[in-house]
Amino acid sequence: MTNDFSYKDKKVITIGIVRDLTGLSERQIRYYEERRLIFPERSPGGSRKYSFADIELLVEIANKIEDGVQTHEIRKEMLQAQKKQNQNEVRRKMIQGQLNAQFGLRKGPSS
Amino acid sequence: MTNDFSYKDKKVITIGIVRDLTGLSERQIRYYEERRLIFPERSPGGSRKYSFADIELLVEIANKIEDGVQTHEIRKEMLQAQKKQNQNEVRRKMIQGQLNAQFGLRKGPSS
DNA sequence: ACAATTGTGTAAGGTTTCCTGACATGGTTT
DNA sequence: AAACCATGTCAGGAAACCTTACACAATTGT
Repeated sequence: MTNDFSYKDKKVITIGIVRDLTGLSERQIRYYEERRLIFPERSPGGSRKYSFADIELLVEIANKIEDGVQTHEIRKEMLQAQKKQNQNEVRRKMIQGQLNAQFGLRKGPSS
Repeated sequence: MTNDFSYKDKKVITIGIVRDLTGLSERQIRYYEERRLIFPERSPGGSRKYSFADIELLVEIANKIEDGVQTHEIRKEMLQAQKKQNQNEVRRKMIQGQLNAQFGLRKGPSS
């Protein structure tokens, strides 16, 4: 209802392509996963699958690492950022809920 | 200059994922390529790489085939559609050219 | 100062995924 | 009837991916 979740977030890209697109080594990509900075999905057979969003994230990560930031630190930053993101999400939903309560669409008996 | 060519057109998806996303068999997907309905890129090693746009196209193709249209016919349709598309493109560029000639931005000596 | 951790390379051995080519087949066209 | 269409399937081989392990310089923590 809230989300259009388009191409950008679909996990459909294999690690080789990610390597080519980011310039990182597969080793690095897997290591950042081990440090829980990215979370690819897996194919039934076990192959990693990334999204374009993941790729963008990887580039950001790589930049920070180049600036001497440790994975540990990066992870903290990311959790921080996500927390704020969630807070906004919650506020939005609360407001939406209130609006619905006041003027809300009733659930029609059928489509 | 005209094109933002985003995620949708980047050829980054392997045939297995395309199979899963479309429900077509790999055999079918390769066959439609043989009939020149789709044009994946290749990895250095020879693996096919598709875009989301390709996937959408494949679904359309599959629908037509289900309606009994032959690949040959589908190809004609596609060429037709593309021709019109190109005509529009040309017109657009012509008009743009005229505008530039009249009021045009001159090429500044530097950025 | 020394121990522990970080980030990355590399190699081995194994599994999954993809490739081409070929044969088979039931429906359509011509 | 001969040719073509669309698809399945099988074989053999290559590419891509996986995990585990060892190495090592550089940095961080005690």
